[in-house]
Amino acid sequence: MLDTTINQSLKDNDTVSGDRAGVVEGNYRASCLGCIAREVGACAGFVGERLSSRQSAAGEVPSVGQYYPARRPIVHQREVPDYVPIICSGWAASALVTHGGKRQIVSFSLSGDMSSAAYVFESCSGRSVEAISEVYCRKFKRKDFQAAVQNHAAGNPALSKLIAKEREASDQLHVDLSRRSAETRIARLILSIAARLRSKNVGAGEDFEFPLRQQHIADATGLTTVHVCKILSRMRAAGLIRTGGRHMTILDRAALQEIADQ
Amino acid sequence: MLDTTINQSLKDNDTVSGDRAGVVEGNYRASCLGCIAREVGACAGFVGERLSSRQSAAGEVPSVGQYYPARRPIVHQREVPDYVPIICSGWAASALVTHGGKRQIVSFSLSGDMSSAAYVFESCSGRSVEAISEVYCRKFKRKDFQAAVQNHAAGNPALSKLIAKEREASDQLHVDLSRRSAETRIARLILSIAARLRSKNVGAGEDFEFPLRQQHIADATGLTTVHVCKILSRMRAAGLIRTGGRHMTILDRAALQEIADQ
DNA sequence: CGCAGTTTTGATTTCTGTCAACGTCTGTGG
DNA sequence: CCACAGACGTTGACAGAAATCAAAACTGCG
Repeated sequence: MLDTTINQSLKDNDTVSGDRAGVVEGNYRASCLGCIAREVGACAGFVGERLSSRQSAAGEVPSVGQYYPARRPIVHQREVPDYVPIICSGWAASALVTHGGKRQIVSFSLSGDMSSAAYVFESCSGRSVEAISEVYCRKFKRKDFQAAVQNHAAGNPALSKLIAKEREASDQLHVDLSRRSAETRIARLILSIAARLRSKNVGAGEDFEFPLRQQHIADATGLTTVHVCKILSRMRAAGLIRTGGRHMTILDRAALQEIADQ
Repeated sequence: MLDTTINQSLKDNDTVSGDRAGVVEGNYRASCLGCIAREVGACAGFVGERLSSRQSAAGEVPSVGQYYPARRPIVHQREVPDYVPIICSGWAASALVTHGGKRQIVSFSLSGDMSSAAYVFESCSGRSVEAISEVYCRKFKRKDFQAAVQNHAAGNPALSKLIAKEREASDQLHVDLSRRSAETRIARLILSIAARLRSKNVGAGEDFEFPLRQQHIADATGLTTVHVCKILSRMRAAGLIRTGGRHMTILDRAALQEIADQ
């Protein structure tokens, strides 16, 4: 699956069926700047499905929007994209694949997220973006996106903040992977996702959507699925969390925080 | 030592003695763009000591240059810098410090390197930069640096390439820390430093300056000094490398590469 | 010389990975 | 509605890598 060629994956995507068009092209008005601003929590912006409507305000930037079913690649790791992908709805993962077929998830993208600010600057490959749940993703041509950032007063500051925020997250991941225990890494992952969801859906409480498979958690924390399972079991047994039906409930936030702070 | 206040560290730095001025201020002509271009190997540029001379070509950008003795902090992790630091000579390390006092080195900066492109965009703290050997570092005000990038035709492309390159390195570090063995991580570190030195000093061969302590290697690879020592001993015993006197010699590059590719 | 920072080495423990088997869920097609 | 297949989750036994602990040797330096 990971070795599917780009052409194959695009072909697959074209065959998406159902009441939604597989591919949506054209000069839709879409607020990419709203997206960036949303990303950094700077303003309410236009999130998710709305991006495909004609109600956006900031600019008119041509883009291609498309639905991707769960587990489908959005950007292939051998692709050299000349566009900036923005996740408008659903969950996606940015990952690296090693020589030996091992995978490292670098970040999860929730609705409104750009998978990496680096896409704005340079064609950079080697990283894949993959749908976790069903995803609606818009792809903006890099040149168009850069121009839109330049033409909008809030563009550059928002992008700068996004870069800083991404660096912060990347730094924390380094520390997690090198110096923290399996239990701590998983606790931190859960809490960081909960925090991001809360800042997006105004008021997601202790119970939230959680479409990640244990394989995703393992790939993000640098552990094996078996070990992830054992630790989640332990956390459940200790009454810290409840999982099931693609949902997660934080039952004892204080205790989870305690583990995460180590 | 890590908890030294910023003021204390600046005071310490002021007392540097010897035939070199501790602090060099003023509107020296310095090619920060040359630095960026140098960073990405795009052009020969102006490196190291030359930056403090008046021979630079590209622009005149005010900056503060200063010598830092080995093991002295250059940017404190609690500092929120409004400048862009460029290492003009010597070796420095960018590191994060955890709650529990553990350290993760994110990158080594060699002469001509900016410790992180993120400094150009936003005041981002939490990361410290520390001298390994004696370092001469120039600090450019962020606004000045940004203006210089904008005003120079090669500025933005060079900065974009730098960002992409940095992302690539950061991604590789993630994979290293999560999925590769201790031996592989160390082999990769040695080879990557050798490659960078070679691309800088035209023609640094298999023998090069290597001022890192085992503690630095441990902090960069996420291992303990004890384990680093054991693996280096094993590599020496296997005839792969020779170390001593702050130098490293690669004796069997093919075998080292073999280990690094795993 | 003595001291502090490094490097080295061995014994032991802890964490996490590997292997293997089995149970459960989910979607698909008849 | 049922049967089925494949993906996913769970559990236990065991192995291996790296951490921890402890002590000694080495280095450079005032």
